[in-house]
Amino acid sequence: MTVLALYPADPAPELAQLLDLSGFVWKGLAEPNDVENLEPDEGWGGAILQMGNTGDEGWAMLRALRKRDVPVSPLLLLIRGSELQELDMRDELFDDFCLDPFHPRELEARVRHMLASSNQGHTGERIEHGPLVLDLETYEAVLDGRPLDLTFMEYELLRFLATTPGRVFTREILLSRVWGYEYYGGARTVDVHVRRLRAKFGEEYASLIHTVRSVGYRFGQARRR
Amino acid sequence: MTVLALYPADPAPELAQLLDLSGFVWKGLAEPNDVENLEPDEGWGGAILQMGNTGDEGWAMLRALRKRDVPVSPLLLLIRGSELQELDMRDELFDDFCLDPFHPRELEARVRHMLASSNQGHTGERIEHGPLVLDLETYEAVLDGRPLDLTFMEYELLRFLATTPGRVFTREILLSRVWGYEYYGGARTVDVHVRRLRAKFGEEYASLIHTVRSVGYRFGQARRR
DNA sequence: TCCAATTGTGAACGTCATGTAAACGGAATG
DNA sequence: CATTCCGTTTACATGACGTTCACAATTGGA
Repeated sequence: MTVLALYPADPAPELAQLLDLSGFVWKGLAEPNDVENLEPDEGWGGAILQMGNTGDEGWAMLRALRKRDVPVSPLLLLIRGSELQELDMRDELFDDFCLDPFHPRELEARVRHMLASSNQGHTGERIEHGPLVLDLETYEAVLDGRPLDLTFMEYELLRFLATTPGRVFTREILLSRVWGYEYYGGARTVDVHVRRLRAKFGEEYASLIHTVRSVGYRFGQARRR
Repeated sequence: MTVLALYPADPAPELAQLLDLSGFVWKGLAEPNDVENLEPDEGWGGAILQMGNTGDEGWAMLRALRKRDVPVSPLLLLIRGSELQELDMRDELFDDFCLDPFHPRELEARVRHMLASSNQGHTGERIEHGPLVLDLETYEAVLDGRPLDLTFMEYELLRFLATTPGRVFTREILLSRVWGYEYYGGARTVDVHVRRLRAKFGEEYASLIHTVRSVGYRFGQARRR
């Protein structure tokens, strides 16, 4: 579970309410010393600091969060328009900011985007379907959070299947589309690759690729008509 | 020289004026196709997109900027409060946003902060990634505090790879981008240079450049999640 | 229930991609 | 002209991976 750290410890009611309504879990931090005592293993998903009226303690808090062995990140600042110039030259201390008083929709969008981006900024295309994520840039396959170590052909076959979930492909189609039009190998090759994919999926997810007897294979659930 | 890309090609006067006054150099992009024709070597420091009244073309432009071999980054969106919900689930398409109409001070702060933060990735005069530091001005490479004595091609190859960590590049792409479009040498050249880089990295860091079998090479760890 | 068709499974085999070392050759330097 | 440096090419070893095959298991229809 990821928890947001909030400063001051007793945040403005409209901030607390907004986070609660949006489903975020948070915990207040009273002073910089509290940062040292944070459980390192606790899943700190980031922090939001309302800088108004906090004087230098706000900046001290920022630095404390950043200099931990396991830094708390990302950090979002709520800051008044009149304090904007204080951000200058302090870029490394925060990831995003929002003018205070804030529009609830904007702040919520910022928190969501900040958290989403901190899971390693992805730039490229990906195929995502249920528990499976294929990163087309890095050739990475992740199933239910667990990285799959796929070979080239396994990856290509899975990518083709997962591009059109629910659709059944014959072995001949798969051979021509995944292996290449000129390919002239035996159709059982497909079976073996499907088998190895299922093995790497593990028992729980082996059924992600489904056999349609006398026809071929499909990824994911059958399409309802 | 880093140049900001602006969309639409004829930005709002107050936006253009703000950037000019703040000393930013910018150039307008009329349509997504323009992105393809951008000089790959030109130092694109990022882009600002004013999404109002652009319909889907704005999003198409975003995607075009992001899916380049060398993506234009970072990206900032100017967006109306009523369009905020469109940001949802598109986190990978932008780095920051600012409500439109904007406060000049806020927008300037956002642009500065965005560019400063992205420098930690690349863009500026140095590329820093994990234990590796490349100084683009002095052509110095430092790994874990230890200076690397790289040849010209080794440096160029490493720079290209490290500019987009995590992404896999085929040998053909590397030959065309690092060696030049017209180059027509054997692909094994890449292998040898990678091998020498790994040797100079030392055993501990040899895996900084990772082989993706049947595809190519990538710098740094694969992105997870 | 039986049979034939179809698919799953494990192992063996051969090919190909990559790692590695060394040689080659041009360019720069003295 | 000799020497050094460096990018490229070549040659070879090795191991990973794709393919094939034999056989077991399963399915669905008669």
